[in-house]
Amino acid sequence: MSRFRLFDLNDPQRQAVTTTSGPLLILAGAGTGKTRVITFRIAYLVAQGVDPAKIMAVTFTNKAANEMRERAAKMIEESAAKKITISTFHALCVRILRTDIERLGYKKNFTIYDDGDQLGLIKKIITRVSAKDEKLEPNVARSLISKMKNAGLSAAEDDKTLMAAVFARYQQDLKTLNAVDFDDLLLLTVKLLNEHADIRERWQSKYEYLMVDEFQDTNRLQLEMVTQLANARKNVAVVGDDDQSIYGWRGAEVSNILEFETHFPNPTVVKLEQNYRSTSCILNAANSLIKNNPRRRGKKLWSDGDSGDKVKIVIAPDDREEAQYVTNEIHQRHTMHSVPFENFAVLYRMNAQSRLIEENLRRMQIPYRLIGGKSFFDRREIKDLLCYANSLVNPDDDVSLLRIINTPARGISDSTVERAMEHSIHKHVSLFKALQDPEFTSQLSVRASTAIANFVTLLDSYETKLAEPLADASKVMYALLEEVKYFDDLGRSCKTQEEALNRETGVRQMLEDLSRYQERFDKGLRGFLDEVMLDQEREKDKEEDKNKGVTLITLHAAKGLEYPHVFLLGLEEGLLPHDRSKLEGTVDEERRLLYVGITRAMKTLTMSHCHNRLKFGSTAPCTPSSFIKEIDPQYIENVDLRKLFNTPATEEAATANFAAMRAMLSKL
DNA sequence: AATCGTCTGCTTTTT
DNA sequence: GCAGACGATT
Repeated sequence: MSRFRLFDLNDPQRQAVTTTSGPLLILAGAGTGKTRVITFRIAYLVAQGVDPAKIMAVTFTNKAANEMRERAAKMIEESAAKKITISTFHALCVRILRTDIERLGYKKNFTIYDDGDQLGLIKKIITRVSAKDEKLEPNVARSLISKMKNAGLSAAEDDKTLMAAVFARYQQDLKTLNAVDFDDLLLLTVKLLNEHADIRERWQSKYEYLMVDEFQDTNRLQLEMVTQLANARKNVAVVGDDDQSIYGWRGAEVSNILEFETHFPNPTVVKLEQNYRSTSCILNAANSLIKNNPRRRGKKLWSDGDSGDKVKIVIAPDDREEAQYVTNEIHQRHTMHSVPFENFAVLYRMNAQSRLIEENLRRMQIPYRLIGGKSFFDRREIKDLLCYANSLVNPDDDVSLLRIINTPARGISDSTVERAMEHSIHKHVSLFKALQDPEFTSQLSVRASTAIANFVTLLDSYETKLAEPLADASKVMYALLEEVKYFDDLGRSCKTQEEALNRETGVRQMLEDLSRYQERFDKGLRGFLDEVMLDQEREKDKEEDKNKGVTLITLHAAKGLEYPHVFLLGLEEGLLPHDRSKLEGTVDEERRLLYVGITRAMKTLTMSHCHNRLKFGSTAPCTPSSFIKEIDPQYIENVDLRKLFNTPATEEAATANFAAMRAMLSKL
């Protein structure tokens, strides 16, 4: 009945699959069949007679969760597959909090704030609490708040800095807004499980076997959550690779995997080192680089396949030529060896680096897909729609309400809103309640107060419609947008007809998604909003599938992916490793980032660096990345584009050379 | 309320 | 060198 065979696995893989009791650390190198092991392990547990409802697998991304679900479903009975919990950390937290958050004094209909909402709130708080001469960058404050939350710290009462005041105020405001940010999802869940033994025991007894993917990316709170969820039997299997830990700046703690033993004593440790992805030249290059990192478990990838071509390291005169070379190379290999465009990927440290490549690809009419950049969900009209929805579901959410209170313009002026905010603060009620308070509205002009009354009635009536037993949320939302003439307003505020149409389709798409969501699940608008906040990838993915071609992607985003032919740009001191990493003492992480990049390549890998690069508008000389000389030269083939064309030094190049020399001398 | 001009300040972004 | 934010202008 089981559709899997243990002898399809190599020895370490098999050991990882069949070790089911006690803590288990699976060190899974790049391309060593990690997902395969996880899905086999799930299937094995079920085949051993474990109740599938007692199995939980946690991942970081929805993509990973979906993939795992699909692959597991192929190996076991459908009915069993459905009972397994496969979820992201954050989605799991939402599930726990939607049931029990009241114990922490929040309401169950809390709103989830994304980074944008968070930043908006922080900005407001800064202007409110700071004195005239005080300055605080909202973005700095946000990342500091996030770091503190992840470290498990709350605002110290004796700390009189502006930052501490903002932090304290922020957390307090979130609570009155009945909102939580992404960090809170983890923080509050951990708090809940810590402080309430009955809830903790309930969740502990629900699951007997835990699995955590990408364990090197877990932060302090996530580790704590895993510890809490693991019951006395400690059947916790974690999978990860310390060498691919590249999210330290977001709070990930490599120590979670490096010191796994201190958190879960006497684990079984399995190393997966046989790589099924890359040629051995590529693997050896990667190995020689990563062994320069001090704190690591130690692992050496090997392959019994071809050694393949040497890794090319190309030096280009400048970034224009670098881009030119890469696109030419892609074009040539495509036409001469009929390599499909989707077999190529261009990897880089910073999003800005994609521009030149894009220009070249467009000029040569090569299709490409750019991964990352601005999110669909940051688009104005999508935000508006979501805020309308949020306001209906959680009227206490002032941030959402503020966004739509006068969008489209309905005669509620900034000053009126300002006064309403003051009133709400003074009275300790939400903005929406303030708008309904006769004590407030009576001080307003007739015009302003009727505008407000109309707005309140509007929201109230749609809230009622939504609450009807058979309500179709997407129809209700659509009717609301129609009533406020949202699309007309959109048309007016757009420069071109095309832009307006584009934005309108965005909204309609979202509403269609909502309608489909309702058909599939029976969870209503609230559930849909959760899903949207926690899975902002979906829309983009769909669009990406449409236009296949060369992939342009940052090193970070490339983790977990693979491509037959990889180009890795900008191996220059200052870019990779990035200047800031030296300041912050995180060069090791930059090395891992390059390691991740190298191990994405299956057949060929070309890395490049420039002699000069356009930086902040002006050309600056570049020195090759110090990582280059760490790679064992026997796996490298050097290509110097300057020598290749044997171009006599132009005056421009000579000047640049001179500049480079001067720059080097000044450093001495 | 919208638009224009000036200033600033530059990674990475699973949820 | 350019985007995004903010303030002054109509």
